[in-house]
Amino acid sequence: MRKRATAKEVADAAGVSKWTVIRAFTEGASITEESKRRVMEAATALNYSPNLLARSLAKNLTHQIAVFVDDFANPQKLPFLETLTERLQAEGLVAMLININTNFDHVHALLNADQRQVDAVVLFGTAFRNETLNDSRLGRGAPPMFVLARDSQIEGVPAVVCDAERALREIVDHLHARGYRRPGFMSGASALSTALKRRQHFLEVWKEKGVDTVASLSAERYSAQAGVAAIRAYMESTAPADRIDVLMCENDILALGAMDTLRGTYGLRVPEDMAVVGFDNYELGGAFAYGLTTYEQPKDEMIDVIMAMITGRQPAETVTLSGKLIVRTST
Amino acid sequence: MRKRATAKEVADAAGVSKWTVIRAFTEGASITEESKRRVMEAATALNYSPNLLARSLAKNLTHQIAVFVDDFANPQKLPFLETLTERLQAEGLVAMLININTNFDHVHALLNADQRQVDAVVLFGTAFRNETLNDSRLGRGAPPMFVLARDSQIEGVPAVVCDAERALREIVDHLHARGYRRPGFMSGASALSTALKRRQHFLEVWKEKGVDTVASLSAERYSAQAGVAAIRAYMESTAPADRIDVLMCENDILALGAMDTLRGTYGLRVPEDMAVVGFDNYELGGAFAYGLTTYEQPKDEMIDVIMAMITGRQPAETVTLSGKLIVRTST
DNA sequence: TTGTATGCGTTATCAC
DNA sequence: GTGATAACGCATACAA
Repeated sequence: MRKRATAKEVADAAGVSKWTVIRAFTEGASITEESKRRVMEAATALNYSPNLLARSLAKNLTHQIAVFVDDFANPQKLPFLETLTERLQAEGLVAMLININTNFDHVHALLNADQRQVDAVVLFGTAFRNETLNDSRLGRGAPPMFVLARDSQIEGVPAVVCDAERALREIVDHLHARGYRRPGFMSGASALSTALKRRQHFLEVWKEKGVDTVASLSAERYSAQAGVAAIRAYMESTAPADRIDVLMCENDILALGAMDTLRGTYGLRVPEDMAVVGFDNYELGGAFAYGLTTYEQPKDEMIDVIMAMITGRQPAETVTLSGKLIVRTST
Repeated sequence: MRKRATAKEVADAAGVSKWTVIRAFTEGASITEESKRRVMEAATALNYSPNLLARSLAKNLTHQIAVFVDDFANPQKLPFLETLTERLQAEGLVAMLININTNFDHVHALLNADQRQVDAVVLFGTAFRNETLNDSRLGRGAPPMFVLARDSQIEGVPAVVCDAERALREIVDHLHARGYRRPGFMSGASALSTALKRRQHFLEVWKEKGVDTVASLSAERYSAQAGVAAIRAYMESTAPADRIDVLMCENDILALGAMDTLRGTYGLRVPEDMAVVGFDNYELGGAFAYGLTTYEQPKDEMIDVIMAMITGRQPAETVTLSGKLIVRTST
């Protein structure tokens, strides 16, 4: 590996001690202008810059935040990641992107993140059960954790979420006002689905309106293909007369797959034959081809809040924010 | 910050020296079964696990790879990131996701990555000019770099790319065979666009076929909205009789935005009135609503190669791989 | 303001 | 096989 200049070398070149070099690179340290100038000169000549690794070890602060993601099929992850990384970097932090999958589960990821001494862990759209924390390999050695964009379900771990109850109430109110009475709900991967509580609130609000029956569709993942498969299974097993008149999907990418299949494979019109609703407000849902009615999560505010918790400006307590209903032509 | 157990503490508890503890956690170190057992026992009791930060400092190896990304609008980034992180983690590496933007340019990012002692930098879909490396703050202190999914343009920095010449030849051959003769090309953000060379080869191959005129459309970014704006500008400034009969877009997300606008805003049929081609094979392009003809990059192979270079199994030399033409209904 | 000693938790190298 | 010493590069506390 290449050799980098060290504070000691700069010190020798500048004719001072290495501690003076450190001071020159420390904000607000007591050092004379003259010393600083000479140090900086030598530093530039030797192309020196402080070793953040050594600093992290000494200060017990890495300024690294692990971000766990287990679902890369949902394009909505991208704008969240963009804003999150940007905000982290603005605070001098950096994101370690951890892919949670069958070869690298939460226990491995947490153990690894902890060994790397990350300052915090953001569970972005993913989480695990309380028991996972009791895994023998983990002990109590977990860094501060925060759940983003889903419920926590982990004791003592706060979450920053969009208010699902309010969101689903707005959606169902809208659907009911439009005259739909035979709703169906398509959920995605089961683990996440229950945590989002979208289905639960969907059922509740319909019930309040006197509609007790909600058809249940389930996709295996959160991808367009999974949405296609789920709507196919439903259509093949349901007689036309028994079909729902509005389908709510747990997120936009499922909804786009479903809507596409309804029109392309079954020749249905949306919304005349069946209305479709999504969740997330993914850019393409707004395209002419879809005109998907959806619900937008308050991304920027959510990330504001989680940043405030990470940096300690705000207490680590679950925060629920309100989003916005986006009505388009699919309903 | 919480206190973690150290090797010294485990050593005291186990009645050995701290070096024996280290050995117990070192693969293939010479240590007796008995010692190892006692150490492991104490380690479990104290919930000890090695501090990777200290290890990195001592070994001058962080097992961290910085991944630079400057375009989060293209959903195609997601599957690449998924595979890349998965492959990195399989090798014991981890990705530092760096968002390159106006507040955090390449120089800042490189400096930061270098200070954090990353083992390598992957420029994913982004790069900079040779001169950037000569920035005074940088010097020659840059870690090994690799460019993924675009040309390098940086001296000594290898790239792993999809063969643009071959790709565009296949595409134009296909379009020509279908009878199109008035092509247009929509490019995205200029910096990246020239590096991809898609436009260049598009023009060349048409020229070979005797078509010298290719209309030029340019989007400001790689997003559906930018595609919408670009096709609008073209349509508003071009008389119907002068219009192209086929539009090639630099990537799928631009193509989807453009196709959507052609149909929704201008009532054109695709491909009858104007055919559309994209690049990337983004999942939704294959939806019934679009049926976008496109070109698939060999994602897995590209990442295989870049992993081999990062780990040193393969020399750091530019590699060009072939992708696959996907013909659908939009042409 | 500046220099000294010590510590952060590990690894490498050498005696024993 | 095990323990000891030095080193990784910087930070903190204290002395000068």
